[in-house]
Amino acid sequence: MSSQHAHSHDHDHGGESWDAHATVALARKGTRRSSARDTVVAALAGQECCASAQEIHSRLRSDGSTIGIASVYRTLELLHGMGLVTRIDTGDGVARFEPTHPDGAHHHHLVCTTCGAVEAFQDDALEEAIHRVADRVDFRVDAHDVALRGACRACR
Amino acid sequence: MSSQHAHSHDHDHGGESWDAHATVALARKGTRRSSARDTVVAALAGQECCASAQEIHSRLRSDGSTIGIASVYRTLELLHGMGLVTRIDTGDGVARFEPTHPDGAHHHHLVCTTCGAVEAFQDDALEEAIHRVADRVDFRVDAHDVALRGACRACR
DNA sequence: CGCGGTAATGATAACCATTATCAAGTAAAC
DNA sequence: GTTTACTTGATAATGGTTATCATTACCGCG
Repeated sequence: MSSQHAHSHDHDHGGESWDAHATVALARKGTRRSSARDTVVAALAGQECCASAQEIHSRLRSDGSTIGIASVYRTLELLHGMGLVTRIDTGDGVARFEPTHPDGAHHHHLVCTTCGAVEAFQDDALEEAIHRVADRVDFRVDAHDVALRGACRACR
Repeated sequence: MSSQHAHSHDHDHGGESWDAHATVALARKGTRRSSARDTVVAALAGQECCASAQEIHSRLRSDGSTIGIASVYRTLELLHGMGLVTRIDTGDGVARFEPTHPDGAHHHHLVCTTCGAVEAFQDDALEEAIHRVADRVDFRVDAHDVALRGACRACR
């Protein structure tokens, strides 16, 4: 489905890995250590782009974990509340999640309305334009997301 | 809930009204005339910003209509498939809809993550940036949407 | 004008992602 | 080791959306 090349154990985007960043943040928050949470954090760290809770759950189960779906949702909600994961709605009624990189780097998504594939893109001019809008409106903007919908190369 | 000021019967944004535009498009498509569809089209034409299917349904029922919820969903899906309405996902698991204006003018949304309020904004530089991205990627982009999330004036 | 074919309707059941519940398990403090 | 209360996983409940289906109503045709 998604074009994961290698399931790298961590992506070092220059600075510290998200995995370490998240672990530290959780410890600082005072949460108790638990294998379910560790498992979800590891799964997120090893994913190239966004994934749904159910996708994460079934991937973990097929890797031998006995984690329950509720724990996946709980962990994602916790991490999302801490700003460690970004939630993406592609419009198909399923929420998708991906790690928020500590250096602020992020991307947006191209969604194929035919096959449902999701690809990522990154664009500085777009970010710039969004920040200008955020400054201008009477609203405290904490996050933003952009989705471009259409047909991917294969479906076109 | 949302801050609708005036429920104008139609918005003439310079050119023809969306109402007329939609009616013509439906006739051209060869759909049979029906009161349920007319009712939903009228409801959409008279709304300032986006509304959920359930909101539209209960508004119509309280106005005396006997329309069923299924017909609201069906009509919205039909109009969406024809490009006459835009679907917006604010991230709360509820799809919202608003008319797509024939002149191409459109806006994006500010979503308050505290109270759920949705406001609209419009920005030419942002549109420009998005079009440039659309030209650059290996993807046929048909539509786009942007959501800025945070806290509205009241919740801040 | 009435008839027939069939699109459209509205009530309701089914679906499915997500959330809440709760008894059992377990990490950390003492 | 014991206690405390945070976590867990199974499962029930929730709620938006979609599918089903018998009935209704639009519209071309005779």
